[in-house]
Amino acid sequence: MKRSEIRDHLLDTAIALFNKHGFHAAGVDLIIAEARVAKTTLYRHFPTKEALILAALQRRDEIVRAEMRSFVETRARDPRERLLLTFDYLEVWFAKDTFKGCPFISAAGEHGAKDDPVFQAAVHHKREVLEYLRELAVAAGIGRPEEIARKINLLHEGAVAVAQITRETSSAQLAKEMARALLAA
Amino acid sequence: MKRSEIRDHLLDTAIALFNKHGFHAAGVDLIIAEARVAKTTLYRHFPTKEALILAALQRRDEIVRAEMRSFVETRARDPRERLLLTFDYLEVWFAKDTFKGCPFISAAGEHGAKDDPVFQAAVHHKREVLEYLRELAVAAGIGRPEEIARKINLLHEGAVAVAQITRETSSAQLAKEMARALLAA
DNA sequence: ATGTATGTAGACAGATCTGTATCGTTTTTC
DNA sequence: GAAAAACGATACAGATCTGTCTACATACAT
Repeated sequence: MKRSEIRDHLLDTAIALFNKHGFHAAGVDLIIAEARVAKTTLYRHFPTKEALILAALQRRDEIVRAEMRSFVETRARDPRERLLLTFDYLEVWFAKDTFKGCPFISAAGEHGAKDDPVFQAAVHHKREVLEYLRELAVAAGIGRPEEIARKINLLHEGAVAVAQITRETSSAQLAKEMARALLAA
Repeated sequence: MKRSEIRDHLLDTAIALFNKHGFHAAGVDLIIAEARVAKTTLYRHFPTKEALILAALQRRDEIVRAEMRSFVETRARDPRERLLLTFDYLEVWFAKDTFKGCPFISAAGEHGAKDDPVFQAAVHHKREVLEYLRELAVAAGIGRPEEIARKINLLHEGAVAVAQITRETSSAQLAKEMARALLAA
């Protein structure tokens, strides 16, 4: 592996293990073992474990949002259709055997203090996703785009939470059906 | 405090701290300090921390479902109205300054392995809540009661997740509005 | 190509966490 | 009221966790 790729590789390994075991349970030793990297290397890139968590969440935020954008924008031009396609993006996510719920919700669960930087990272991600839905709603020319975006967003969160517990993908299509009814009204 | 109350007091203290700090971060020493109880006492009631977690979740499950039932059943007789009142129950919950999201979702986030007893406790709770919603839907004489119950449940989960991040109560009424539209259709 | 950056390997310190052991005291129970 | 059970306080063992230190090897830029 090239040295320029080590940092991102560490972040990808870390977020995967955080997602699998939780942020506290996934220790530094486990992360470096999985990433096949020395502990010195990790601590050269990140001063503390919290910094690693924050960087991993930030990277996940960027990747997920870019993926979602690309997913819906390559499949439809109509903003309404794109809003509905976000649920298909969720469905693909749920189908992965690594899926164990939203890492940002889990992060907020483990670091629930309002002023905790980890919690704030979760808030930031959710705000950005909501903002994207709002953009789509505005582009769709729907009345009350903010309200529609909040409702679609709530359906997203519901589908994710249900899928986290049931470990089935069907909540994505259920939520999509509800979103369709919402947009038809 | 009477000795017969110590067990429940420990469970209440534990679930509060698990909710505040997370299941891993809330240590046994913190719990016994907060509960003003000796460590020996805790380990006389529960063989391991995991047993404490399971018992605390089980107690929470029973309390929450009994509370929700009592909340909606003292406020309306019409099953449709009772379905909608579940969102007001959520709103009251969100308004508490101790609210930090659903403990069962957080438990599933920290113990995501499908065969983990803690995860199974979360699954059980969610199944029971869904079953209650199904009962209400059946009593309301709605077509496709299972489907309606799943949709209401998804709106619940969405409202909780949004409230966990925003720390506002408004997602409860937003979800209620969506549920109303659902029941009207 | 040569020095600087970064990497590997692993021992180590210090804190923290779960769970046990000890022992005196209090409460319950019969 | 006496025996049994439970509680309080605290020390302790052993594991684990974060973060540091040392010593050496490798890659990269100038």
